[in-house]
Amino acid sequence: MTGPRWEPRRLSAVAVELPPGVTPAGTRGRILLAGLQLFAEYGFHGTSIRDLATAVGINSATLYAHYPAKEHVLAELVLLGHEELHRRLQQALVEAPPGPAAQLAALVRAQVGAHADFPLLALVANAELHALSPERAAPALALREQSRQLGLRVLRLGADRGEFRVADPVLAATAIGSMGMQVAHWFGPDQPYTRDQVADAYADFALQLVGADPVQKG
Amino acid sequence: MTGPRWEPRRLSAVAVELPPGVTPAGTRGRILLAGLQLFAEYGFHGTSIRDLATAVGINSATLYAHYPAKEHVLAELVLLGHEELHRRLQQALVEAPPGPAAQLAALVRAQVGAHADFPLLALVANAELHALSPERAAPALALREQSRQLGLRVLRLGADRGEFRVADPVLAATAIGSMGMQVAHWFGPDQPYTRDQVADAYADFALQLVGADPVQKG
DNA sequence: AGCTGCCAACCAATCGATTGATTGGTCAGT
DNA sequence: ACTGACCAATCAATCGATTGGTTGGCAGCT
Repeated sequence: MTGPRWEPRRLSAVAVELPPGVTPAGTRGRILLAGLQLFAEYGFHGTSIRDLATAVGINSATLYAHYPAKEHVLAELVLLGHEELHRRLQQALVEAPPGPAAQLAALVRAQVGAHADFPLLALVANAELHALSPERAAPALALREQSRQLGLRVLRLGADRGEFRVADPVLAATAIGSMGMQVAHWFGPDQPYTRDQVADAYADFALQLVGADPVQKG
Repeated sequence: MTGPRWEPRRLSAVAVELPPGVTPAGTRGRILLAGLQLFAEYGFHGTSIRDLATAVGINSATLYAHYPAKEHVLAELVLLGHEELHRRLQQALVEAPPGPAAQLAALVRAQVGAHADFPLLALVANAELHALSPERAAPALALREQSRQLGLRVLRLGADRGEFRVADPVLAATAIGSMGMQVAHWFGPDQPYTRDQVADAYADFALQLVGADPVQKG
């Protein structure tokens, strides 16, 4: 499509930005940011290379001087999103106080924080991954599985120690992960919550869900 | 695209079906079912009318004898999905034992059940709604808001009565709704859970999340 | 200063293929 | 003869991608 079909309604109020230090320099970075916005709003197949080029302010041919194909722009965004989340989860585990409860709270805060800080990136990484060919989706899927295992290990540890009262850690991990994932779909500066308020609330939800005693916030 | 880009990986093991009594008779119904499968796997913009016609086994021109445009096929699916969920939520509330805890459990069981019984429909209704024009998305969005209010009222009632220990019912309703919504993305016959096991587990999760005492299953 | 070589960035024009949609018409069942 | 279902052929428009070529700035040398 040449122009936007209609006014953005999916994520209009959210800033178009990537995590610090990962935006490529020059035009390549601007293409990535424009792709972030358009893919989030209209989807990968709903965005043409002319839409993308127009948003960047360049000719569509110039795109191919920076990316070999439209799909590679999406692939980079999807990978960046999964890398950012996994990095934050790992760091949260490292910095967390010992014990499954504190670790679970730290993981949930990190996940919610990542999706609240960069909702566009989280949305594209999750909702548009299916548009990638299997070989280009594989790295992100591998990262996603690793992130899932981080949460699952903490839940199993808590269950084994008797600190969590949860019958099925796999289902609990899925449910908790689902809560945080959806944050990217609704959180924004127009909401009456700060990112920390949502992160703390969701961490409490997760602890309650697994039947743990509340822990102090860090 | 003329043929499938790659083997289905999003929802390959899930049956392509609609709730009883809502499938139109004849070719119109077959178009709807084919759209359900293709839109779920490849997205609305990732599915051409030729893909759709080929899956039905008819010529692409014949589609226009049944639907005025490709978008109307999606619009009907999206509306069907939201109607089915809302209908089940209402019925669950009617049939539930009195009291906020039992009502919350019933709502969650109904939501999870709907998304587990018809994951393709739930996926299309939620993930492809953004591809609809505002006027055709409006009915589904209105239904979604009504469904949200059903859950919110129960949470507020439980909080007011002191049966739920939840600081922010709005955030809690969002979190609980997010859990169930995501079920459509992973549940299938290949999972080691029945739909009732997941529904019951998620109902318990929701009750734990709001700090309620467990209730007997219905 | 002036010249040369270089390179990232850029674009007009265009490719063949595919898009959503339309026409005029066929065909089986009643 | 009428009707609903269907299709071959085709439309203008747009798709992702490619070509050949231009631009402006900067480093190194004279």
